[in-house]
Order: sequence, then structure tokens, then C-alpha cells
Amino acid sequence: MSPEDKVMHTKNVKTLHAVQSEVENTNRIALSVDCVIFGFDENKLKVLLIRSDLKKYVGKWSLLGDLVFPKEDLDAAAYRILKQRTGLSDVYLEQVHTFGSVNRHPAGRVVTVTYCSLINVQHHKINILDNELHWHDIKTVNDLAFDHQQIFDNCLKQLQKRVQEHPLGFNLLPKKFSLRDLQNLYEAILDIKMDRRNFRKKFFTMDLLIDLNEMEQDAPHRPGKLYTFNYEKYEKKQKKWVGIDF
Amino acid sequence: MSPEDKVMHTKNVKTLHAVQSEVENTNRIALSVDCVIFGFDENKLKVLLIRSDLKKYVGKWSLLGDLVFPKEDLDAAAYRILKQRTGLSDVYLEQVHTFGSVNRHPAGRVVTVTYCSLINVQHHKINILDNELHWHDIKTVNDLAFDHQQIFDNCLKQLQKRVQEHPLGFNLLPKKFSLRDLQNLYEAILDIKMDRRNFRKKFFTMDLLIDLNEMEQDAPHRPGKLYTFNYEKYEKKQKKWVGIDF
DNA sequence: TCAATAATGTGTGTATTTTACACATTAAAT
DNA sequence: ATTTAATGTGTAAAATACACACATTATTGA
Repeated sequence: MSPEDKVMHTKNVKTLHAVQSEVENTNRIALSVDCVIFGFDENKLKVLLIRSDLKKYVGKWSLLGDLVFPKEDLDAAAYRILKQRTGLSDVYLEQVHTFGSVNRHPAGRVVTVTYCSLINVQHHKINILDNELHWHDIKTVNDLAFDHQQIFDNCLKQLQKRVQEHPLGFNLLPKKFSLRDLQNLYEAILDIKMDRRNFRKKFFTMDLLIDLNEMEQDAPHRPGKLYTFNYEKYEKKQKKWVGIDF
Repeated sequence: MSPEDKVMHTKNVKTLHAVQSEVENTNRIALSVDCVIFGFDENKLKVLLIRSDLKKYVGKWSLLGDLVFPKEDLDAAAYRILKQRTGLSDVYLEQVHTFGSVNRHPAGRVVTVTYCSLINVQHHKINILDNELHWHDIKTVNDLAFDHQQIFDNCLKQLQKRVQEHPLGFNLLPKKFSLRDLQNLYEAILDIKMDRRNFRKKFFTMDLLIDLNEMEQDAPHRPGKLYTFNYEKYEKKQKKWVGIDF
């Protein structure tokens, strides 16, 4: 060990007190969570937005968020927002990215942890009576307040990727759905058209849908069969995962 | 607009001042970044760790991190750590996840944004003279300080996934490398064995390696050809990306 | 210098997966 | 009963992934 090493090492051991003072003093920053809440309605992917609560951004829409309380876990804060704004618990929620540019918020330094949430629009339609909250077709979303456009774009991109690798999409559908519903969902999320026969074949081959032996009701034409996703079976099977491709 | 809307809307508009007071008052939290710095040496994937600087965790190893300054971007803070600890700039760095359990840090509430960095060990070997810093074979990493084991596991898992989808791995290799080097790298990261012929075929088919018409020097046996990654070509080609599979 | 060694470098056949594509069937609406 | 608009199904071709064996080359050391 060289002399410098000893110095470095000694210098580097801190008492808990020393660290506490760093943590408690000037180095603190406001922390928020912002939720990108997706829904699927009328065969369109939608996102729940609220009118901005800041004068500077009046007229603009923004994501749903709030400051994190000092004694609140990050995920808990995100769930709090969701519960507050949609009335729903037990929804799909996943952290996506943290945005922390110094000047991203006009009120001062606010670092925000962003979450992606997928909910079944049917389940909470009753809670959305006021029009400060609104479901926006993702294709029309633009010019959000703060850096929320960037956050939204980032989140949508991640959703598009993850929905192909994990069975997230079902969170956006009713428990019982037709294959047409499922395909419409994927087409809306990925913004592409797919071949109906190949799409069905894919999901049948996966063997993760339970045929409920029920039919759609009130279909304008020939009703399709209803399915539900077999989460139990999915959990059990671990996917082979090697495949370099870029 | 209905009467309720007006009320809600009005209620929700805050002056910048009101928000500023929220941001400035009690709701502030210490924020840190932690870097999981990977290297590749002796055909093993390694991670750079430092002896814990807290008495409570004395003897344990921890990731490289520091508090974020109030006027410092998150990424800038991560780069600062990297520069400080490895002497390197212009390295691969990517945000991975933010950990914010209330009790994750003994000194109080500290939320940490974690980053994954990939560096070429050769480039900085000279900088690592003191022994408070050490490269650990990832297979022997366990029982880190704080929640750093969880952070490390999370980061490794993400690396394993991303290295298959993007050309990250080359950041861990010298500019010139043999196909054997490349295969060793993938085998070390993914912790699997691969068929040499198929591995080569894969990369040749991708057509993203530039044959330098040079040979390895000082190989103990027959030397292999040297290649370099064609970033320019890679940037240009956008990958087809649809393939539901879970 | 020559034999032994230990790696590099290459090709083919098979299985699996993806893609393109068309027609019969069913229930609802008129 | 006819029309309508959807559901439901199969097959051939192409592309990709996988398993697998032998000749070649530079180094080493006898």
C-alpha cells in the first residue's frame, strides 16, 4: 500500500454523523413523481392528462404528478397519485426514467421520477367527471407543459418495447377479450397493422390464452370468442432469452 | 365548460410562488447517483467497487456514488463520479433505475439514481493505484453495503438484456478486437457458452464489423484477425422491431 | 527443422420461425 | 332469405436459428 493509499483510505472513512450533515444540509432537492397513465378506448391508445396547475403553462396539459413526501417510498408516491386521480388501486405501475435537468421546472430544482401505468378505462370511467382531467388520444398529444412531452415520448417508446416482451397489454383490456380486441390493442400501441391470421397463430402457439367458451355480446356482426390471459402459466415458464440482434 | 369545471380549474391554478414554497420547504430530499462501472479483463466481466466510507458498513464494498449538487444535472453528477474515479471522460453511461426506499440509507432519506457505465479497463489501469478501489469479478460480488447488492443485480440484469439488443459491448473492448474476444465478452456477460461458428456467422451476417486486415499480436497460438465496430453504419440502419414474444 | 499443439476459419443440412396469402363460416341486420 | 361484415382456419415459401466436423495456420519446444 502506497502512502497515498493510506491517505485516500483514511480520508474516505466517514462517520455516520458526517454523512448525515451532508444529507441534511444544503444538498437537498425537491423530488416528484410523474405518472404516464395509459388507457385503451375506442381502439385508441389514450393517456390521462390534467390541465397544468401553473400559470406559466396555463392552457397546456401535463402529466399527473406530485412531490414525494420525505417519508414516502417512491412507488408509494406514484400509487398515491394514481389512487387520487383514478380511484384505482392494484394497477400496473412501473418506473421508467428519472429526469433531472437543473432547469426543467420553473419553480426551482425538481427532479422527477416517471412511472408508466396501464389501466382499464372501463374500471374508472365514473371517476372522471370533471374536465380538468382528460383522456387524450396519444396521436394528438403535443406541446405538454414542463418537459412532459419528452417524458411522455420516452414512456410511450418504452411501452412499445416492453409490450412486445412482456404481457403488459392485458392490463389495458377487460378480463375477457376477443382476439380482435387484442390485435387492435397491439396495433394501437405499436402504430402498425398486423396480419390477422399470423397474429392469432402467434398467440395460440404461445398457449397462454384461456378459451372461455363465451362469445362477445352486442357485437355489430358475428361475435368472436372470448379469452382471458393465463398469468399463472406465464409465471411458471421462463423464457429462453439469448438472441443477439441489433 | 360546466360550472364545476370552472371551479376545479380555478382551484387548480397555482401561482409560481405557491409552488416555489412547496419546492423550497419541507419537501426536499437528498439525492445521490450510484454508478455500476463494468469492465472486461482476463475474459471476465468485472465491476469497480470501493470500500464503504461508512463506519456501519466497514469492510464491505460499495458502488461509486455521491450526492447530486443542487445545480448539477443528474447525468453530469454521474459523469463527475466517473471522471473522479477512473480518470475517464467520454465513456458509455446510461441511467438504469432510481431507488428510493425510505430507509435505504442509514444517514437519512437518500434517493439514488443508478447508472450503468461500460469502460475499457486498459484505458484506465494506470489510474487505479490505491487499493480502496478494486475490480471485482462479478461472479464473486456479494453482500455489498447499503442496498447496493440489489442495485448491482438490477444493473447486471439490464446489461445482459441490453447487450443483446444494442452494440454496447464494444465499449468494454479495445477498438481493435478479434472475434474470439467478442465471443468471450458475450459469454462473460451472459454467463453462457456459445457455438463459435454460429457466433461468427451472426456477426458477419450483421455486417457491422470492419475487417482491419490486421492480426492479433503476441497470441500464444495462431493469431486471429482484428475487427472494429462500424458505428457509422449502425447508426444509419434502423432495425425492424416488431416481434411479440413472451 | 520438424512434430505437436492449440487456436482460427469455414460450410452444410435440418429444424424452427416468420411471412404472405384466400376462402368458408357465422351471426346480425334489413 | 339475402346481404353484410366480421370470425375462423391452412399451407407453401422464405428466412432464421441451430447443430455439427474438418482443414488451416502460427507458435512452441523437442
